[in-house]
Amino acid sequence: MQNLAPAPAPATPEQSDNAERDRQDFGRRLRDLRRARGWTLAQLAERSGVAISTISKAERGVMALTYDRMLQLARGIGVDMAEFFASEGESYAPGSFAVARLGEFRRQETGSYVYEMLFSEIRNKAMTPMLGTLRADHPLPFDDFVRHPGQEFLIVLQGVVTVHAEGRDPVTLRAGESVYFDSAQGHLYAAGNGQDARILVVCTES
Amino acid sequence: MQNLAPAPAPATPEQSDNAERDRQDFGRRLRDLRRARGWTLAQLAERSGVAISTISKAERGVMALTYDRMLQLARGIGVDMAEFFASEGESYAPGSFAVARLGEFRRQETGSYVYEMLFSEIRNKAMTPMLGTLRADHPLPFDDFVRHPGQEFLIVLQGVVTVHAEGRDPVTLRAGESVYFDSAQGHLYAAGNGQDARILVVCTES
DNA sequence: GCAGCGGTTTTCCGATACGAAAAGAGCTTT
DNA sequence: AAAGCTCTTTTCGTATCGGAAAACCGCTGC
Repeated sequence: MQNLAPAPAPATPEQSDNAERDRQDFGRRLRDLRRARGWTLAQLAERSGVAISTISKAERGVMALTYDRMLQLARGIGVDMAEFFASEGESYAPGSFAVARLGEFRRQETGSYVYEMLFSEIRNKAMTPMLGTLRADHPLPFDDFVRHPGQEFLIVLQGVVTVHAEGRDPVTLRAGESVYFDSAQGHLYAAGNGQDARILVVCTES
Repeated sequence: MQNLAPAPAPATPEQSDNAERDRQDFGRRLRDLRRARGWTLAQLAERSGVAISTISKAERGVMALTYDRMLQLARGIGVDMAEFFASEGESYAPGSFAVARLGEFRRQETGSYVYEMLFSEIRNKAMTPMLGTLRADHPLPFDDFVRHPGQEFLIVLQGVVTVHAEGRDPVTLRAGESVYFDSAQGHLYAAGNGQDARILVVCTES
């Protein structure tokens, strides 16, 4: 990708510029993580055991932290190291706060299941919440079991829902009742009782 | 968690031992990534632009790399930084499927917020769903903002809820409306409209 | 034997990260 | 407008990192 430089790369001006830009990306992320918690430099310094001046310089990208300090900071903040780099480039923005008003998202339909995927504009969320209606006119919304890696939470808001999971007896849920399961298992929902049902589904991963 | 040491932590012997063990973990991983590609130190040195001696010392954990060198190495190897710290992996039991019936879980109360944590018996879930009621008799359920690492999704099932986030204007939500945010930000909910409100909250991490 | 060779570790200094203390930079109060 | 306060940046001496070269450690062949 970059040079496979036989040249010993003695810190040309452009290279040090690039290095500084990289450090600034890291620094911005560090500052976001700190600010999101409402902490001052001094508070993070105390929690992590890293000097204020060091954190200040790291956040501004004027200094390249060593592994030791990065680890101390990660632990002080309460994230694992991967968090620092989870974002390189684009990802779920720390400090974000989004509101979903009624009917704001595109309605999607598959068979007798009508739903909207909330917050679809946020990239790389940890969770994907969906609000939907199971129409009673079909016994099952899909032909076959659905499977996807991750975990799934479903709660019934209105009506009665029957949850089918591969190799298990169907489970019938009333309003306020919920299921939590490994969504790699085949699964399928249907409205029960001859009435449309409202459900909220939250998935992880995808 | 660790010391909130007023002591300046001047590298006591045990601390440097720990730091070295941590570095060794990192070093093992670096060496694995290199060996997996069948590369020698010299080959990685050429691809990354980092000196052989530096890589050698890093792999053995005798030296803490700076961010700059780590980034060069990651690019030379062809992984992103998160790869270096790729996680310990899942412990959520695959294939699980759990049902929550009404009133099955212990009611918890803090101030004017009454809730039950669903599926609390499942360890290491990716999501923590909670079903709760915000009583209208208090303006705010807690004295201060709540903060915890991870992301949070809240949807109003019944009534009106005002969501306060640190440094933002309060947001008022009606039934069916929701918010999604970085829960490291200070946040707080309250019932609005003089009526009790029912909400569903789903958190990640914690 | 020992010479040659691919690979890794050690040595040794110049470059740079690190932390304590001092200096700024906004604020609110009196 | 000075004093006080909180938070951030700068300064500067020291500890540590970083790289070129030398030393080391199996190997294999002659």
